[in-house]
Amino acid sequence: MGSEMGRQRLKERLREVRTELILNVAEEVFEERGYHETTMDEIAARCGVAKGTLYQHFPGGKDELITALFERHLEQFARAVAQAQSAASTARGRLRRILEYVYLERSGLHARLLQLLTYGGDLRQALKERLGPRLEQISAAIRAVLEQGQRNGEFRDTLSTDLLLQTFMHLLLFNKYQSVLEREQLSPESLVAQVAQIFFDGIASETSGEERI
Amino acid sequence: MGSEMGRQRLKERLREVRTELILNVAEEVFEERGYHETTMDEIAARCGVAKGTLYQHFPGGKDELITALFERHLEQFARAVAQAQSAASTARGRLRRILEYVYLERSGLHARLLQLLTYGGDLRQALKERLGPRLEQISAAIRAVLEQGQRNGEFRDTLSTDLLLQTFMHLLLFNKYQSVLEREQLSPESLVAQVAQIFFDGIASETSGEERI
Amino acid sequence: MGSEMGRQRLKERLREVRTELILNVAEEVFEERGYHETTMDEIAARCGVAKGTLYQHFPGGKDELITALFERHLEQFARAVAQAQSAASTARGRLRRILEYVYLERSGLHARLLQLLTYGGDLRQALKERLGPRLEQISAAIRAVLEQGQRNGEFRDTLSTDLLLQTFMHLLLFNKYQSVLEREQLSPESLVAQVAQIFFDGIASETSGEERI
Amino acid sequence: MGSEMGRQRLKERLREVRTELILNVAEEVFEERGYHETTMDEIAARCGVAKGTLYQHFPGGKDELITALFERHLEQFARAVAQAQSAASTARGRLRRILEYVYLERSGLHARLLQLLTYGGDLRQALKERLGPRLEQISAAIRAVLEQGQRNGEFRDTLSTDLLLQTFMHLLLFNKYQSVLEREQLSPESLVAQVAQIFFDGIASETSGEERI
DNA sequence: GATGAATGAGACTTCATTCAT
DNA sequence: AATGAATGAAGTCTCATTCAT
Repeated sequence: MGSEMGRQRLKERLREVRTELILNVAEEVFEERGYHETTMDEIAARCGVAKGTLYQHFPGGKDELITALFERHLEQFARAVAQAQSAASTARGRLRRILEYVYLERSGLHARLLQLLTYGGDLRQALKERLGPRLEQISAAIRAVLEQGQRNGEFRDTLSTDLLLQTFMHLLLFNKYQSVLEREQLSPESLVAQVAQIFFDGIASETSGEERI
Repeated sequence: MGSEMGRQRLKERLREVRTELILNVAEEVFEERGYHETTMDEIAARCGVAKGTLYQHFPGGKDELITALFERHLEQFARAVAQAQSAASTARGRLRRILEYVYLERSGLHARLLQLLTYGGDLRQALKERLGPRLEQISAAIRAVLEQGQRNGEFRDTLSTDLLLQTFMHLLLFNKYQSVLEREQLSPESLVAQVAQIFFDGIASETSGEERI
Repeated sequence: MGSEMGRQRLKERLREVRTELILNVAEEVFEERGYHETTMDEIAARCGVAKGTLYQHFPGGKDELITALFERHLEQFARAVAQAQSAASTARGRLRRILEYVYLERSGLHARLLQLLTYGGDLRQALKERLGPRLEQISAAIRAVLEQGQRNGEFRDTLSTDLLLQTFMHLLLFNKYQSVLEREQLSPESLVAQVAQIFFDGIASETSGEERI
Repeated sequence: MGSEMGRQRLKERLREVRTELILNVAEEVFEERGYHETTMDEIAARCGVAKGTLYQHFPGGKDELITALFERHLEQFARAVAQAQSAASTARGRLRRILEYVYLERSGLHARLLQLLTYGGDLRQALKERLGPRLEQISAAIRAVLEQGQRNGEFRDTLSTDLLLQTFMHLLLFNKYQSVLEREQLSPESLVAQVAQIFFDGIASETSGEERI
């Protein structure tokens, strides 16, 4: 009796694990190859399961797979944003936490994934519809931080908040920075520090800034 | 006599025009759909020519087409960089000219095209080999401007020049700013002005900056 | 328990049968039309399967298909040569067995297939690389028979052994003899007898020739 | 006036020369590549004329080109057969002349060309219809020589004349003998001598064989 | 008559998805 | 639920032939 339910449980658990596995492998392959160059065959092979299995876990196929990936990713990011809120009190501090999360914890992953959006078919539309609202929420949270910063004098209030938001979001996609990391001897920590400094303070020297007046 | 040569000329000219047409249409479609979603069929249809014609003008097919596109684009950009050099004397002025070129003259085109690089197959490799050297030249020119600025005190010399370079190059890819243009009433001119300000001076308010010291 | 493995077996068996079917149909079509005039579409249609199925069984496509065909054919021929070795003790007897195999058992098939080699592209090169060594082995075996015949006085030793070998191999390609079969009332048996007589009485030494009487 | 006609003549002559040139080049390419791998583009390029010109000289295109080639070739061969008739009085002598023509004068050319027949489409049918009658005539002439030989005791009359004919014709296709030429140090002259010996001593009657001594 | 750009039918191949076992 | 063979739509590219100049 209990073994019946236990077996049931076990099966469910097994299924979840497998779903997770597929998702992880898929993420890996999508990042390596991009959306189009990734084949269901390769995902299945790397998972060590049959192709049909992928469709049992993700009936929507390739598109559902990548959508699920974005969803998962977005939730992680949302958590990071929420944590940043409570971990710092200044707008600058909060933004910095977010930057650190992206650059240190997920490094290139974040960017590569978002760039998959650039594949331009119906999927992009579908993704926007499905993930758009959630992305809006998160954007709104970050936007609120920026606004707060502008109101309390941390940031210039002469700049469009939307522009700030977009600039900040773009910083998160800087996967190209990887090459800087490689070329120079720049630790990820000092990379994020310099990026943050440019964003917050600009590249102009203090003196030059005054001369400009 | 002259008619013979004239006819010859005419044919040559006609061919060039056709090549140009194909290139323009291809650029349009690639931008709209991205590399993979673009089919030779669609390019041909929009050109109003047969599929085979595309291969007469670009025997290498899709790959040669996009490579030619990048090449053309890169040369235009190179010219803009050269003009910026002579049009301004300060590093800041020069960079600003380049920004203006990308934002005002070619708007989103530039970015979309460069993003095609993200399609992740062998082509990316081929493109790098073919266009890499030229891109290096242009990068070097911009890097020189940044270095000059750091030496003459316009820019902080505590920041890695490579990082500055990459950050600047990334600004050029900000096709997402288009959405800002749409949402707010922001003229392209004021957009580039604000972007430049963020890059040069950061988002921190003056006072906040001083407080930080 | 057993059913699990049984099902597995069944599937495997089914696949092998299908592979065999494709191979057989392909041989038929290649013989009828030659390499270039044969389309994957036709093979698929005659097999009653979808085009894609062909590629599942022969991922290398048309080339792999024909290579497999040659390979299979070569192995059959190799077996016939080996059997000839043990079935007769004189060189003449052995060669005759080989002739009989080609003329009676496989009739025109053999020749048509080998003639496919004449299609002159990269495939010929690829085939040579892949099948060349095996063909060398078989040739060497036949050559040994000829040499033996020359040494023990069955055949003239004033003739180049290589020339004998090539002449013999060419006899195997005589698909044109089919038309003799059709025009005259000549049974395959008497055809092979006459062909053998032409060949042997040509290469037989005088003494051997007299002994024969 | 005369210049008018002279110019006319010149033009005609020029056209004939060009036709000849195309034919020669086409033969070269067909031999090198085989029928299918040969493109009209390559023929035109090697001729130094435009593709359209080929169609002006051979409106039937590729097929007419290869048909003309066979035709030309067949006429040459017919001449050689006729010459052989008058140059020798014994059947053996006549056949030997023909062999020499093929092996020494045209070497591999002959065979490669005939093998093009193996390409198996509608063309083969068309070729047969167009060239068949002529080929029949030539075959008949050679057949007559063989029959004569059989009647006058030079050749065994127990063998089917048709079979002799086909065997002889096949000797003419021995392009593979080229490899013997290469591997061993065998002059073309001694090659044809040995081939003839294999053929004749096989078909020669005992008495004829003895007379030969 | 020569030219060569344009044409478009047709070949090969890939791969997401389905479905019988 | 897992499997993997089968499917077939869709895409890229080739090349014989046509035709306006």
